[in-house]
Amino acid sequence: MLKVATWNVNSIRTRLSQLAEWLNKEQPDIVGLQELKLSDHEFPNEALNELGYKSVYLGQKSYNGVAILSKEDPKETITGIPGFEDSQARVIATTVGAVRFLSIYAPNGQALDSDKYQYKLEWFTHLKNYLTGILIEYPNTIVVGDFNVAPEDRDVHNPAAWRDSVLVSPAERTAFFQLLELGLIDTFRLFDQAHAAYTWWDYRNLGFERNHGLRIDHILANTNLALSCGHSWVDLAPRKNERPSDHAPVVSEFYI
DNA sequence: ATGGTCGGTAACCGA
Repeated sequence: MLKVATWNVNSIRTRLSQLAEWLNKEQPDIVGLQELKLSDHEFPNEALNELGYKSVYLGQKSYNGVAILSKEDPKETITGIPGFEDSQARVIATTVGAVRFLSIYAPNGQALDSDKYQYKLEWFTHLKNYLTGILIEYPNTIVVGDFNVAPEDRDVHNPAAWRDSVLVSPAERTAFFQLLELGLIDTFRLFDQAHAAYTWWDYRNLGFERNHGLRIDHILANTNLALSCGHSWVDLAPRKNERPSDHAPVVSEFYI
């Protein structure tokens, strides 16, 4: 059994005790983290080692930042998207056992008329090209993270209100589905799920209490590996903590 | 702090 997870922690410094508690309880084998919001030299490597996890990470002061934690030693780590110069820390890849594993943090995009939205779409094009090669090279690939895209209207609490806004716009959804067309599967949707299952809720306006959320954090697996996926779920418990991240973890289990 | 709440930063920006 291989248990993998993704969690946008929204500052690993602020969330470290919650992360530690969650790792101890859930014991995932591999975890992708996003929005570390600190520099590499501030990463809590020792604290995670004491919890039984090796780490690889690409930090950035204040913004972004991605990591992969694993019980087994990670090997052949690559940070960023090769060939794409980007000052923002959004992609890390490593090999754990037989699996090539990526933790990604897609740009938010801010608004459809923003330069950041154009950057988001360009970033997805570079990610797609990068993943094309990875899926040829590695027989087992898992791509997790905060994609900042709710793929379908059922992934949005109020599709009419969100229509044509960032995170749900047609161009963003097309960019997401182009990743799936490479041969990746959204493992969460392999299984029956509760109605209104989301992974992110705005801190404002009692978003979580009202379940005004979006499903924007995903665990994708290549087709062959997805055949061995036994279950996938959103773990709501950490979102109920005091001072929570605005995202909940997503977990998938593979029988390999 | 041009709505609401957080995070990091120390300028309000980003989400």
